[in-house]
Amino acid sequence: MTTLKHNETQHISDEGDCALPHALSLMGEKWSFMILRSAFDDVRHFEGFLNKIGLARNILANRLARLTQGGILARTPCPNDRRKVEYRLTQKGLDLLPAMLALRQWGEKWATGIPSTPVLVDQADRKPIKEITIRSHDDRVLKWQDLCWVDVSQLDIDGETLDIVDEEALVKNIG
Amino acid sequence: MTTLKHNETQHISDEGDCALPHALSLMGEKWSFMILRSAFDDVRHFEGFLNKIGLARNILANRLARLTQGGILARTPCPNDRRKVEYRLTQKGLDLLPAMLALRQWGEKWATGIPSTPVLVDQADRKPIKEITIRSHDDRVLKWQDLCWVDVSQLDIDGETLDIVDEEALVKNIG
DNA sequence: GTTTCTAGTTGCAACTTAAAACTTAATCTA
DNA sequence: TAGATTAAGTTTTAAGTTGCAACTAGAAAC
Repeated sequence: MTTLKHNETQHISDEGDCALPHALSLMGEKWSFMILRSAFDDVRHFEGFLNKIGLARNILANRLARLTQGGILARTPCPNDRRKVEYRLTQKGLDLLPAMLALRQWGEKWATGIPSTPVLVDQADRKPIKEITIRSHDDRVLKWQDLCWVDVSQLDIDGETLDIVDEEALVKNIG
Repeated sequence: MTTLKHNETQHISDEGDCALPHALSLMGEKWSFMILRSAFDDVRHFEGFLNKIGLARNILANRLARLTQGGILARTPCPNDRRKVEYRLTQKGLDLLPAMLALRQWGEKWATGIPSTPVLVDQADRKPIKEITIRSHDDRVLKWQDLCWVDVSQLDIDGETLDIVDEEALVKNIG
């Protein structure tokens, strides 16, 4: 079932305490996001992905196996036609939607300039979703210049400002 | 300056009207997001990236060149020490922050389980940012089950519901 | 003026990808 | 029910990419 053995090239690995490398070990591979997008577009079968994305069969087989192993897709043989196999997004996979949309919106803004079609709309009122943004605890939209990195151990718990001796030092050498 | 010529392998390309392939042609490469993260962490020099990320020199040189060409980083020789070169995030690069954070948060939730350190906080009140979410036009948090795809041409403009003959057909075969 | 430092480049072996042909099992079709 | 077809892979092989280690070139330090 697994066509190629997994990557013997250098891994993006768990250096420091950042979850990004971990996320990228699955989603940072070429085609992973494209497969994900198709899955969100209700593509479920091998040939469907193949036609939609246009990658080599062996690579697709390998990626589907990895995404399945990684818990992003669930693989089930179809009960009514035993030749077919269904790949469906798990909750873990569904939870990648904000990341995928943020990336797509970025592409729209900076690369194509053209609004992508189709767009995601709120089922309730059929109005398009907003741009994905970073929000403060009280829901203000924050930009990079409004933010700074702080070590977890130095976090201001539930609103009380801690007496930190060298607060400046905390914003350096982030992980 | 460009160590390897760009990708002769199959490109993730502009199939349909979706900006995701375009975004991935730059950011879908191995290490791109790791380099971006380091840049957000104020790493600016070649050796800095090398130490922080732990990838091969030639690959780093190639990626920095591609990210520079792609307008995500700006490359400037240092005026005070002409041996050094500074790589800084452009606005285009800074705009990838939501995507990067969404990915990192997903990794935290599903892969490591451990909150990453350091965290981004609002400079104003030093409270951590919220989870990145999808928002409706009126700022409600939306999940996948609240959403559907609609073709751009069929969009309900400024609140009036259009008389669409076959509305069902629109949610199929999304791009 | 020699050493060191920074940002690369080069060469090569190991690995991955892409394309096309092949396989295996299940289902139509006549 | 034999033969064609479909779905989901696997195999083969060439071409492209990566990783490592050693090398280079220009600027600064000593």
